Amino acid sequence: MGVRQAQKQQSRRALLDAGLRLLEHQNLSGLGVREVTREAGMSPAGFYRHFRDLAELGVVLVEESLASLHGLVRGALAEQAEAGELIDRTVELIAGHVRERRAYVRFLARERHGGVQPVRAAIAAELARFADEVAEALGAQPESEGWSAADVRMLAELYVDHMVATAVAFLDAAGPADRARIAATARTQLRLISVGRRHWREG
Amino acid sequence: MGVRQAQKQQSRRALLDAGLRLLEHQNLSGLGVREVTREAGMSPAGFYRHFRDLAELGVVLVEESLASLHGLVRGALAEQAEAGELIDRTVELIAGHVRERRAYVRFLARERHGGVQPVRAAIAAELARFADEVAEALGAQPESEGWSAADVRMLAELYVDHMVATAVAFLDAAGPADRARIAATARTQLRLISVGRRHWREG
DNA sequence: CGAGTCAGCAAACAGTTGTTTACTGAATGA
DNA sequence: TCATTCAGTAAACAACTGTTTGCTGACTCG
Repeated sequence: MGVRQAQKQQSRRALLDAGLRLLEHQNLSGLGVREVTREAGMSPAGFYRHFRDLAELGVVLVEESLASLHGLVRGALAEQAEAGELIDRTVELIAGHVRERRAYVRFLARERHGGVQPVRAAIAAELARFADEVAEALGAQPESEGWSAADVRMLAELYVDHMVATAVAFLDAAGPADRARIAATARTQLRLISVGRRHWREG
Repeated sequence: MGVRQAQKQQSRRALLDAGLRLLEHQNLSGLGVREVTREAGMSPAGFYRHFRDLAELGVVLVEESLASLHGLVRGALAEQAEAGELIDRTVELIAGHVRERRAYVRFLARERHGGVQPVRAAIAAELARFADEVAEALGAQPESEGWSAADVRMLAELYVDHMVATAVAFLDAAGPADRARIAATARTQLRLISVGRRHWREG
């Protein structure tokens, strides 16, 4: 890649980073092109060399947000571990991800039901792919013996919803004690679901 | 209440209704005072006779949104019914509420993690009160024999989170078939949690 | 080297915004 | 009845907004 392209990529990244930084404290629909370019140290017109819209920038941020998560959870689910240990590890994973990628997680939570349709659609699509992956991993586990595909999928959705809720709770945690409490709650809830799953047949 | 006060209340209501109508398709942070007054058929300056801020209007909408829900769920939980029937009734209740109060529910989902701090705080506080109520109702049930208060509270939070997730899913339902699918999923998930609760002690 | 490409800029465009001001006229209550 | 209150108004304010325009100057490549 030539110097030209590299410089362009750098500017593009600066715009994305500026956007993400600003979006930590406000909505995408409340964001302005001028605001982003100002934060990125660029003239307003320059924005249009990279994105048609702020919505387009938003969709790129969605993709970046969820790309890392995919690998993360895929790895966690692939591990063959005892159920209790897996739960602890999963909650720790979520906590770590929120700590390291706080801005991305906040952005996702904000815009999941936000006012910008293309961004909302992108998030919904990614979360659905997510549930697919989880469902596939669950189906491969011995505990899913005798479960219909629909029921496995339902279980996967419950897990994904719970994961999102937990991540959001971590986001708003007040301090270490609060984080510990949230982690404990999440673990207990997962354990409850796990117990229900084990005794599913007996009703 | 005199004619004067009545007219003022009417204008205030017009502003709230206009805001709610506009918020169905956009964020609170993207809303403007002029936009609301235009929709309400009022001059911009008139807004300030009723609210200091758009955030203030938003907080009022939050209170209105959750006021109806409180009575609704309180009634549902008070009923002494068989577990399976209670689940069906609860899901139906949520579906009905989303149908009748669509704009309010959408607003809550949007602003729960939106960019306006006071509104976010108001929603969080109301949802916490909600969880308290649910926890109290759960604690009174015979199935909670031997459960610690913390565990009951954790269960209540799980139910509230699930209720919110279900309501949001109903919001985006494409048609009757989609709604039926969402309802079936929600019921099964609730049943799973219920099974887990029943077999909690045995691990 | 020299012609061409193109990322980023400054300036201008016509709108929009939030908020304050002084006002009007209907409801109020002594 | 008549002075007072006050919800709603029209107008003005400066400060923004998104987007287009023509331009410049550094990179690209034959």
